[in-house]
Amino acid sequence: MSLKPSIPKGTRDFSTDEMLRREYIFDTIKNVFRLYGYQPIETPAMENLSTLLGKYGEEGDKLLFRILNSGDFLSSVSDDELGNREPAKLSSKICEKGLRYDLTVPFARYVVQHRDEIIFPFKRYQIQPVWRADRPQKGRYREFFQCDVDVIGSDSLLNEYELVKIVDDIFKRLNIATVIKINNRKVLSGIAAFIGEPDKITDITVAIDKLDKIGIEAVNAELIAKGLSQKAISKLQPVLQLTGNTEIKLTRLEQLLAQSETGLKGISELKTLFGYIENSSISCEVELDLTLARGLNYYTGAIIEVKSKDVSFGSICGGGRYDNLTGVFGMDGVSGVGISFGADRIYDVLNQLNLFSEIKVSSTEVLIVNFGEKETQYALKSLDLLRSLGVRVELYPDAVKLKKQMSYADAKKIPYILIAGEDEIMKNNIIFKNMSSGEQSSMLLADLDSFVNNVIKKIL
RNA sequence: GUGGAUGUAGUUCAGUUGGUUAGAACGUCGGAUUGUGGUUCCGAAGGUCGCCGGUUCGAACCCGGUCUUCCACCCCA
Repeated sequence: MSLKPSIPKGTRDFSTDEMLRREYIFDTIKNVFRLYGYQPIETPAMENLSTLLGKYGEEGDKLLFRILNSGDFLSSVSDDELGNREPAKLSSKICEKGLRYDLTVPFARYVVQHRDEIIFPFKRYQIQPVWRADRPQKGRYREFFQCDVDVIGSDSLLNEYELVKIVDDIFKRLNIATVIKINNRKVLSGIAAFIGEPDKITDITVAIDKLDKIGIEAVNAELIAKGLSQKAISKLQPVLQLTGNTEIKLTRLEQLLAQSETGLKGISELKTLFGYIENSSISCEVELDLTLARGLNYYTGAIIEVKSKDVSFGSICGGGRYDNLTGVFGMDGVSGVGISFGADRIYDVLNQLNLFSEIKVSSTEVLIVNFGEKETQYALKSLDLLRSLGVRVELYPDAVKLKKQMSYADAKKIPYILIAGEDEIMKNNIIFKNMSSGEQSSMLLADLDSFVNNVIKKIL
């Protein structure tokens, strides 16, 4: 009896073709990160649950994959506790590790743990998978790759500006048209204070985040359901209905939030950031979006989200500033800002827009035909020579029918084959065959390198 | 987590009101062609009908459960 092979829900295998395309995305992103002076780190797939819990809000805690303790994981659980069937309590007793949910929190932990070795401001990038026990959907996986860049140990808004430039640069290289949406948590706090419901900031932001989607009526209804007073809601209306360009919106908002110190701070940050952006060459659209909220708990300043203009599902990139994330690990006064690229969603966007066809996929360039033991000895010379010339070449491992070996080259889209059989050995020759034209050139083995340099290299 | 749909060869899909031996195309393998691929022609292999249980003389088809994938919500990359 054989098991039907399968992989867990929401996870994927990547084929060779997919991997070549994914590597193209990773390489593009990595090159830009390096260009801006960021350096790589990696952290473990699993973290202690104490590191992860409470950083992503209630919803986030539920979505953490927990790792069952090894050995007798029930040793510290009493029969009563088992009988009570309270998953939350029980899991804290039988699990002490979890899979990372994002790269930002492990990074904050890393910074605190290695603060003596780190040179601040610390600019790092990190490209690794993360796991969420979400229900899978289009563009939503349980295992997916994030590509994070963060600067920690600097308050300067130049960092936010640089992130916007990085986003612009990467998507320009990938040929994806995007909109960068920017908001500021301080402004959102200011709004919550202004309408007299400072504690309800999360409910308010979550509700107004949906403004585009469900309309103003439904948003108001949701706010009532969340327990906001009628007065607060009516005070909120002018904020929701702000129109005009960024400058007009910010000026209006400044008047409305005149009483809130935090709100004004947020507005001045936004003004500075947009000032930088206006004076630079940025090709994608950048807009102020007051309805942008972002659920992650730890953001305190700028928040950024990037959407594809042509394909609609969630965002392909998101981030923001967090002032206190290292504080929970015992290191205060260190502010960070960062952004995360969703490689899997970027892949889906490129795929849907058919942008992969233009990418040169690099695979084997020459296949050497295998005719048997004696011929292989002869062919190995060409194999070594071609590789030393930097040509990607492989020798077919078995001496099967020529027809089969050619079909293999065909299926793998290998543009050239090298034939060296009995006849060629006698004349000290080899045959180079162009698979798309069918044209064959016969030459002395000694002339192979000049043929490759003068003819083949110019075509490949 | 809530609600809805889905599952049949490797892949994409047919399959009549429940009725003998579940089909096609593409792909795979073999041959026509023992040293020349893509095209063509001929042939073959490949299925516990997602899984478990129930109803029935009889189930791919009806019922229950379960898992997968997809969609909406929640949330998010």
